[in-house]
Amino acid sequence: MRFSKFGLTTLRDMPADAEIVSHQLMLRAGLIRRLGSGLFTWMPLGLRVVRKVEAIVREEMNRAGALELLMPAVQPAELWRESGRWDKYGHLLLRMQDRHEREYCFGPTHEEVITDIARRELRSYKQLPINFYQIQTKFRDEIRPRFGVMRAREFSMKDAYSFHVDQASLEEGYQVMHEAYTAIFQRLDLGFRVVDADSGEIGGSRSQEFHVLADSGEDAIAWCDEDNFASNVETARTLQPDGEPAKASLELKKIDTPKVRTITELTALLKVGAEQTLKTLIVEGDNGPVALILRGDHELNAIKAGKLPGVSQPLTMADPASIRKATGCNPGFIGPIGLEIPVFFDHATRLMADFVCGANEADKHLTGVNFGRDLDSPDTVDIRNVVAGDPTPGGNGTLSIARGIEVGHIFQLGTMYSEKMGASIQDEAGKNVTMPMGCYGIGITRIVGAAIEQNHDDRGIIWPEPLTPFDLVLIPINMHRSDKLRDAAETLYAELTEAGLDVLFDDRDTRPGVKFADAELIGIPHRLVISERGLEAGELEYRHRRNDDSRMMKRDDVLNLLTGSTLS
RNA sequence: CGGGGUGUAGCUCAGCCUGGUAGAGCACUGUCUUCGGGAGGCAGGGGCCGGAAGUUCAAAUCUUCUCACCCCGACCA
Repeated sequence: MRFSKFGLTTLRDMPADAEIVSHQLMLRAGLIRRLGSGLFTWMPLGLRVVRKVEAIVREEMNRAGALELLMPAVQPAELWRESGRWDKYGHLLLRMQDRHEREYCFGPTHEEVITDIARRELRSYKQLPINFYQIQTKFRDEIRPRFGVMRAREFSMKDAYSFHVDQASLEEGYQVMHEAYTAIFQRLDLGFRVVDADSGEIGGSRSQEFHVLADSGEDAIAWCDEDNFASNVETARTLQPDGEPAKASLELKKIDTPKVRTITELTALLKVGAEQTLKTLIVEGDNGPVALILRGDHELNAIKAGKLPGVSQPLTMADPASIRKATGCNPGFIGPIGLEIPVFFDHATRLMADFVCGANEADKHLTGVNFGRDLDSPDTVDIRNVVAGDPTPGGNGTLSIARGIEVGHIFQLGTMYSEKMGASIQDEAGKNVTMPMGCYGIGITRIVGAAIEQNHDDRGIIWPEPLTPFDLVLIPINMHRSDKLRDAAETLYAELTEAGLDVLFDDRDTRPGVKFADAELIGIPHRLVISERGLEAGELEYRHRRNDDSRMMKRDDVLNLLTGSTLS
């Protein structure tokens, strides 16, 4: 491709409303342009990368025996009513009507459609297991689209759905997808980690996420190599600590703490660590408010807490009015002593002694509080997020926390859709069975953003070779003033292309510095400079995007190097 | 949804407070010089100042309404 014919405009200034590097670089390098909130056009350069991702995903899915199909992006409401999600899916669902006022949605996912296909097409266990996939545009009306292509509303996703005779077959199919996904992310050359994930409202089902590791990731991952453990912090369990609390050494005292409403303010006033305090959160329950009690420095885990008996799901914080009604005082001064509502203590509170908590009285806190003496030692539950240093659930190591971008999710759905929508087949015994299902997603466009988050420097993108829009960029120096150089450059361009390389030939009549800067911004891994001075010596200048220095090479050596490295 | 902010040239922004009829840098066109790390000169093209209504002799500027976009929050006890 000739740069002059590629319609590429790079931006020197950073676009004002891009917060994270990948978004900034994608705009500056001309990969994408924004159309509206959470809506992006993939420009020719960016689309090349998308196509690379798609190709790898397709190859590995096909290799794993999955069958590609393409379902409509627009789906009739009736299907969603059948599954019960028309009302449940909420605001994420973009709803619309046609001229007859029939209702539709723009598909955020395709379980309903595929289950409809399955119940029509599949009759016999002999057709199973079967795995259908597609690469489709989805729309989810995110509360707050941001981070460019990473949390867009319209995006491209590979989604696959498998159907089985029984649970054993589902587990096998799931394992096959686990392996296919691992192969995909390895081939994409991205640093990633597989973690256990929340299985949502369908209990017992297995679910794992694939995360590209990056500091800007929206998800926190807890992991421990010694214990071979990795989980989204949403689901990582905490253990009840062994041992007994330390002996009480302080008197119980009620102190004035006017206007102290947060743990931060409390610790600043009392000069104690947050781990010496208790915080009491009031959430909505099935029969009125429920209190959840955590150590001051810990965070509530809404998913775990939502599963407690009597607690409303999804977890909802009680409003101030009902808190006052239930506890007799305002948020900020609530504590466990004398509370009349159901109370759950987190495991980590069990060993606390001489701690601080709210007094259930305006502008007062209690200090020197101890279990056994001032209140009963509680049974404790797991309701907080794990933190770095916590023991692993297996108990053989300690957890580290990393940040990741969720790019893949595999899930044993079970029969929740096939049951509701009547997708069944006859088994070997001639008996009707509802098919257990699996579903498996990969965020195609999100991967592009994630790859940049993981691979860039202050000059621009550094494409992993499997994703790069061009294998190499060919930069002639002052070609427009030397016919000899022009001929040599044109010949070389033809040769490289002939050798099967995807070459970006920067034939623009512009200064070398501009070409270098653009080449680095758009992140092409290999750079070849051809100049008069090198021409005389019969040499070309080669440099890799990750290296700061270049070397002079003979044309044949360059060809060998490049064809070798792209084949490997 | 709540709070905050911003809409002026393709991009980044100034001008607005204190109304007088629109600017800079980058990008773009032509031209000359320059030519191995985002060159310089000269000459150009491009904006009904997000939209509507109002105040005024006069509105990018003041007022009201509206639309769009962005940020923060929705773990706070």
